[in-house]
Amino acid sequence: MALGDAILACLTERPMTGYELAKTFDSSIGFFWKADHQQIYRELSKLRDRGFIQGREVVQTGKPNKLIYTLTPEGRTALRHWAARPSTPPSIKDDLLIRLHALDSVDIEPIRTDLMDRLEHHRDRHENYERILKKRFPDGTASGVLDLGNLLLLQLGARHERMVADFCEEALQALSAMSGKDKGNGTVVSLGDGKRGERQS
Amino acid sequence: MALGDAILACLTERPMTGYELAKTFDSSIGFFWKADHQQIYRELSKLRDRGFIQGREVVQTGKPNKLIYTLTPEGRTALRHWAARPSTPPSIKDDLLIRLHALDSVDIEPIRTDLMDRLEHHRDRHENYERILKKRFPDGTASGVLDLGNLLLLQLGARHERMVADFCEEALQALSAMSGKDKGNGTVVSLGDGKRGERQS
DNA sequence: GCCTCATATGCACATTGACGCATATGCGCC
DNA sequence: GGCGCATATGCGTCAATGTGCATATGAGGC
Repeated sequence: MALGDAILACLTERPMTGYELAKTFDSSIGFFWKADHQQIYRELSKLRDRGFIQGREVVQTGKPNKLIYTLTPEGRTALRHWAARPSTPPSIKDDLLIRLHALDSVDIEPIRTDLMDRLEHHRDRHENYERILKKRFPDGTASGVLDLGNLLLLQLGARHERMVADFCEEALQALSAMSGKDKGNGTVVSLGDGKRGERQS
Repeated sequence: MALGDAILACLTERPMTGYELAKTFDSSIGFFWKADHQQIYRELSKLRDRGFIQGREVVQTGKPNKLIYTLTPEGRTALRHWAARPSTPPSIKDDLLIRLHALDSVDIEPIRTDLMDRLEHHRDRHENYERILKKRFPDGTASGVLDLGNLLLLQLGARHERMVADFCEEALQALSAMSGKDKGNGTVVSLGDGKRGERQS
């Protein structure tokens, strides 16, 4: 239950409501781990049932009552035990890569536009990381252990996005060079190798 | 159903049995997309039901009969239509990052050994990619569209692994420097900030 | 003789994730 | 007055994924 542990990790910073957690998973931690509010509320119920977190209800008028969740000592222990276990190296699981793997059986034009969209997307994220880095760590060093973790996180994110952006750029160049070599025209072509008879619809 | 499309992409190369696909997902494509044989057999049944692939049974003695799957024209069309849709940028989802995010609430020693294991793991994979690249693309260029896709795939994989390996190395250095600054000794310490009373078990 | 490995396929169950929908209300905009 | 937005929580369903177990047998090692 990695999402559960991610929530516990977030709650080490400060107590939060499900709503705040959902916002957190839409920015900072969410750059690495996506989760919508439904998933978070479901996970919070489970964590509460297991005694890892405690909800304190805050009565509000006009809005539904808040439930501010705090880590219990059991929750802290659970997080520490989880963190002591070796991590599992994830696989990349980017479906763009599947498209590239079957590059000769698909249309290149959509791939090209996809690569351009992705280039923009990863560049935006890269700039975002760099901006936060400059703001939070102007001299590039961390003062404490908590800061160190976040600095490392941001650095990894920045590097990752830059690498993927560079990749998209080079892939686009290679694709242009290749289609120029193969076909010599700019029309939308099915890059089949001629052995099969179907055309794109 | 991204796994289904990954299988279709694999079958564009050549017809395969579920067993062979499982082995493929344990090497080439499997570097990017993990799937065990149960997942693959289940997905194959679905693809067959939808008419995207066709199974030809090969009777064997001593072993269970083979089912060699071939892409149907419908399957090719489905793959091409899927590939024409924009890809969804995945999030990193590495639980090592969650550990780093809560670095001040967990024990650093396990994190350190984890980072060392991961460093070795990513270095191995990087070497593996570089080896395949040298063997398949000695001059660093692709001859056709199919080759281009695989070249790009391998290049991305190599870069990714090198980046993560470098990150692990630098994280280890930063962690050493930090623990030296904070504590001045080399014993196993809980990096709590002193506000909480619990120690590691 | 027994154990493990390679070949080859598959079911059942549990967890995780994605997506839509529901509820309740104050605030500002047009 | 109606519309969307922010706040705040949650149910229900289905697809995707992960884990364990089951079957069948020849080949080779201890």
